[in-house]
Amino acid sequence: MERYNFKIIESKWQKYWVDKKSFKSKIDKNKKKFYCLEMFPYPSGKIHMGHVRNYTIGDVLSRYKKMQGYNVLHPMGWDSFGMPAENAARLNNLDPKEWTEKNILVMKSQLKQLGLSIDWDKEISTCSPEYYKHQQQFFLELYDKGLVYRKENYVNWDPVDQTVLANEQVIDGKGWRSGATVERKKLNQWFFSISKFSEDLLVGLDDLNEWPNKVKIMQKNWIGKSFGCEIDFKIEGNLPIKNIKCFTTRPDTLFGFSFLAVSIDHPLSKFYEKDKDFIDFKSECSKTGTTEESIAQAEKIGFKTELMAINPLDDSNKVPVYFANFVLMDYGFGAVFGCPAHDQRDLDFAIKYNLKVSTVVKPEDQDNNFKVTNKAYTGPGVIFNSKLLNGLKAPENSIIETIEILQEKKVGKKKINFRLKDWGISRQRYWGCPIPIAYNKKKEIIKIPIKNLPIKLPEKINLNTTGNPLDHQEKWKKTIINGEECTLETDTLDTFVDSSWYFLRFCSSKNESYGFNFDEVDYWMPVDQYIGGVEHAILHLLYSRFFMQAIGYKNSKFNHTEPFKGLFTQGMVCHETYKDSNNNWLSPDEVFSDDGKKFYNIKNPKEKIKVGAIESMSKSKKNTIDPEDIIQKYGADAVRLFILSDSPPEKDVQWSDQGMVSSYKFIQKFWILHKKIINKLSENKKTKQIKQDSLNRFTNILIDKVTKNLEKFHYNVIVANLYETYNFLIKEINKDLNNEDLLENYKSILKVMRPVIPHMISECLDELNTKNQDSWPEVDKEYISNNEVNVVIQINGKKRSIIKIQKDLDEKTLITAIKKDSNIKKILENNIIIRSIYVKNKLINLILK
RNA sequence: GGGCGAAUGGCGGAACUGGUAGACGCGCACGACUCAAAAUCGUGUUUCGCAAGAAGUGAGAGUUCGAUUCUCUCUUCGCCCA
Repeated sequence: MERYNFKIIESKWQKYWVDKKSFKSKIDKNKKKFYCLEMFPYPSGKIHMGHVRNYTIGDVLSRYKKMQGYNVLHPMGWDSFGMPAENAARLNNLDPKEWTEKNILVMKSQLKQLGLSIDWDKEISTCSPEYYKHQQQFFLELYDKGLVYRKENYVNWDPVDQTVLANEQVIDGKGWRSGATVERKKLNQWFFSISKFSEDLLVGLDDLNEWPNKVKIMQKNWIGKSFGCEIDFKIEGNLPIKNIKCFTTRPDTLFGFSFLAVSIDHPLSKFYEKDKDFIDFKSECSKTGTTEESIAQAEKIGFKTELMAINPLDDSNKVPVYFANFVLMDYGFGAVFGCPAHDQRDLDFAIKYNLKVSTVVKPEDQDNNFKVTNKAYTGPGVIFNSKLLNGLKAPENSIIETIEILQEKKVGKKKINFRLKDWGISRQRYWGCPIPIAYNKKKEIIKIPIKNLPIKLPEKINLNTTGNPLDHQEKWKKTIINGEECTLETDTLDTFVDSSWYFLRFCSSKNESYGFNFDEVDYWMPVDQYIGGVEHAILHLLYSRFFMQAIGYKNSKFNHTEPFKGLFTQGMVCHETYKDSNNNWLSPDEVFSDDGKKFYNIKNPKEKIKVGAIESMSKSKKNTIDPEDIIQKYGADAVRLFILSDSPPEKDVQWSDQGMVSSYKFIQKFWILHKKIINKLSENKKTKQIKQDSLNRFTNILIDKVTKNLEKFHYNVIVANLYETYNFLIKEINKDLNNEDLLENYKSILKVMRPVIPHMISECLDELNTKNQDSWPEVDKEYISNNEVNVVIQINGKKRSIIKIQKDLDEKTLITAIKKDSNIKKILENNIIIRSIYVKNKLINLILK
């Protein structure tokens, strides 16, 4: 019998799908649409197993939905701006554009080998001017709507490389490349007013019921809505400053305050600009990074002023005012009051500067002698030592009542605060979308007219400069707008901007006049199923949600608010790690093993290899498997089958060579089975034919199971269902079967298998002259329910026997029948049944005395 | 420190809404084919026990006729935030 040649069959069908334009998507208002989108890749060079997993999951879903009759949009593109291109280009003296375009070609051909049902006519690349010119227009629209502004802000500054670092490039407070201690530096930067939409972005989460709860919670925490109050403190001292406003979530602990701390950027600081000690203090603070984490970990330090703050509810209660490194200017008002007894950070500060610690909340079961010493008490309790606030229950009513008191005395008011800060979009890099802004000689901001877009990046420039290479492009920077000589902005946009609207572009990717066509967006949006890694759970998804809000803001033509109706976050692909005796990482093909336990170096078979933890595949640990090699060796269907088989898609999966081989064997085995069935169908014509209910039953149960598992993303279980199918059929075909029965059932079985292994199944269906492969089989309920059922017999809750009975048998008749069962008879002999619980067609539990 | 989640054979994992725990795959063992090996096919495979049977889903309690599933406490691990 001929072996299954995946190379021939797979390329045949891939060509067929291209020739027939099988995956081309077009608006059809008579059909229900389904927009399936996987996170588009960064063109780093080659696809990796994570891509294979991501795109296989999406492809199975797209193909299934298409077979169900949906009009499916399943596009692909390239997130092609970003630092790796710039770094690679600088290292090898290349042009980022050429490097990127070459990678795209390679990766596109690799993706095509997987047999993905992608409409390649919709392909986009964010680094192409055809894409980013629309992005520049969006920037200007947002600017006109007041959603873009420029302000001075702190950045992570690498003093050696003279460059701005992203937070993830700061490792343990040091620059990732130079190793220099990162400093905080103020730069003029562009911002999107995402915080204006804090409430909408928070409330919108409630309607996203097809999102993982985990992701919604992460976004909720990130937005960080807190309910509290602003308090106005009177200030005593010899400076012309009379009040400082603070934000707090715990106004009820006001009587426990022992200092007032303000940010070094607080307006108060202008009175200390010439104070040498203050300047020293400030430079000490600037050594801490800008992330919340680094600030939280840094030692709490303060600078004492001669000012005193007065408790607005008690004039006699005065405390010193400090500048402190842990207070951030962009949270609240850049000022907090310190209550050491009930906040650990404040307590650390108070101990360091020897400040008073007054306890004002005690647990219910404690008396007035309760005292905090070195651990802050943050739990619930009763307010005491607080004059007019005494006796209030904390935190339930103490916070609200304190706010009411403060409001009455006009020294404070209720306030909602958000943790979400505006989105800094300036990057001092070359390989990104240029910001369509220029500055005239008076340094005023001049918008680039729409007709002048795109502002294209200069090509083939010297990247080996300090700071931003665009700063050195004197010729490029010069421009004339409305007859006025101007200089172009040299910052480029954060690449998260590129990916914040690409799903809109896919709806009408060739539209020239605008970023998208409103009719097409109205038809396709929102994305019905978005699939990608959980690492984007916060930023990318939040920014995309913001972008939808921002486009719709003051725009009656655009009525969408949420981009992604359903979200699925897949797990990573992992592999064991290997190290040689010199602690160098080795790749899986540099080691071998006879028993799967002890590993040796291929180059030096006597050298024992240390087997390390199973970690997500990464180039740095060399524990990667190249998808292209695997496809060449086993074929796309086998790879698709394996990548889905071993773990649920939302969890990490471990690469296994044996698992891969068994998937390959399944493909081969199934092909042989297929040929046997074809033979049987032709032989059968001569023999007598009996209708086999077992086959009908199996088929319909299978359709039911696979359909449910597809809807729930239980793709690993679907693979198990396919193996069960093989195990069943290989035995079933030895029976006498009715030809028509066999053919129809087998076709339905094949169709159910098609989304996972489309190449081979398309070939099988084709050999059976199937007219329409794109139809999903319906379940015939008659065959799912059987006339006979197995009922479990339990005695006192323990399984003792199984009995096969007529469906829907009543309890009395069943018990009579049970008494004849040999196993049960013995047990019942000396006992009385005092109770029985009967779950129809499933189980009966007899309780004996 | 806070939040979320997970824990099931030698391994990856399955189990609808509380109702036969271990589907399916890997590995392993034995057998067939073979001079032999690989491949392939067949049988078995939670543990203890010759068996009848008993125990068993991280640990301990609880609810229930019945708990992998629900509740509480604890342990370990993972992720996110700080």
